[in-house]
Amino acid sequence: MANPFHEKIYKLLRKVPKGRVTTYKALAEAAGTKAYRAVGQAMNKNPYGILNCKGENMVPCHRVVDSKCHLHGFAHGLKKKKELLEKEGIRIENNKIVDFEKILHKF
DNA sequence: CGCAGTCTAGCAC
DNA sequence: GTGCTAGACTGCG
Repeated sequence: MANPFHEKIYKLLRKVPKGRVTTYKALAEAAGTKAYRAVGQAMNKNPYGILNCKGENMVPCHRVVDSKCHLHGFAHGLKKKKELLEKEGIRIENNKIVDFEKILHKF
């Protein structure tokens, strides 16, 4: 959270409730930018790893997918991401979100 | 499938 | 301090 950019991204992402997901596009637009890639960078470099979800400052980067509900890389591996999402009640099929539109959180 | 657009972080000079 | 490259993306051809 070194920059307002990251700050916004993390803040917005933390706003996503359990059992819901969001997209890089939504985060980028909500942050006031079009650099969708930068959002992904922030997730990958984010200091609040998913494994640090003990505190309130966690960044559920595993709840972030692309516009096509397709899961991309994950700091801990897509496999871990899938398990975490399913653990929250989200179904994953071939690295894709099931009922994507229903669990998609919009800002 | 491939190229271009947009932003940040990291490394090189 | 400035410059170039790469990356968890998206949209269009």
